[in-house]
Amino acid sequence: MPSSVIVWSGWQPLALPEPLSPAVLAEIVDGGQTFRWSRAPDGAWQGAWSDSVVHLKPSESGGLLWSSPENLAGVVASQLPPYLAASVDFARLADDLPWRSDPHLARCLEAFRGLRLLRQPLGETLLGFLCSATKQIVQIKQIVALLAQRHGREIAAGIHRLPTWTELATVSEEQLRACLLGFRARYVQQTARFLSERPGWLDQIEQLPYVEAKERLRELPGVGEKVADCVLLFGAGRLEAFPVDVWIIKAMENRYGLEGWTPQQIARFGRVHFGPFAGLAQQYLFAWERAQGRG
DNA sequence: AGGCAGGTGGCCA
DNA sequence: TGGCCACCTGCC
Repeated sequence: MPSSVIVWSGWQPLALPEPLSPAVLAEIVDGGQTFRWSRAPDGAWQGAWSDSVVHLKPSESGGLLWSSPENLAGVVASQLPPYLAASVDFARLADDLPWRSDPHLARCLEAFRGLRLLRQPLGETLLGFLCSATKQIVQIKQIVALLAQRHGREIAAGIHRLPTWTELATVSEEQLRACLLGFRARYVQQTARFLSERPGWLDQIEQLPYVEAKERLRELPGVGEKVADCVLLFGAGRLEAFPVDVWIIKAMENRYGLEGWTPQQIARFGRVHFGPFAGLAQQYLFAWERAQGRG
């Protein structure tokens, strides 16, 4: 039983292969890869995944400092590095992207140097992106916050984890709609029923090659091309996944002259042009385009 | 105040 | 295969 007040551990360092600016950290945790991060009162980022809750802030040296509720410190110490894919040298992967012959990509890499792709739990990633259809990031965050608060187990005082798919299978469509899901409620409920009847089905996906993994994911109601690619990119470390959303369509029209191309054509262009780490390029293009959109 | 929003699925030619 | 449209409803 969690106590009524959270006692936070002292700040602890976490090393990454390359330094990170505050703005790029913000882009990583609040740029649409994940929907469970927000600012804590002291300005640090507070995030949650699985049974972990953490505060995160940049250190003077360009590394990261983290703190967690005392009772979760052990879990977080072991789960934070894989969540941040801390062993992956994204700078080296970015250097393999075709920036030498692609001036727009080159300026994206420079503007968001240090950008990383998270390695989130697959099931939670799926849930987040099932909620995302024609929603803005702020609204998706509200939805998952409600799902956690109302239907997920408490892991620290007042902080709940997301419900598992088995738990979601017991939640009525009406309750889901009450979490602001709208027509997405049916996707969540049908997917929950599907998965709860097939233990291990989702975990198997992580072992499959990209194309097959994507095919399998698309069997789930509410999972199309875009959501499947997001789940594989942000929840399974498949860097060849190239999600095509409205921002990427804009980027391809404005920066690459691909006007009138269908999402499928753009996806193929992306994988051919950017290569095996196309998903990393996508995240840079996405960050750039959003920054322009905000003015 | 009202249009619009990180898509998907189902229908039609 | 390709294009169109309904689907919910809380924000800016």
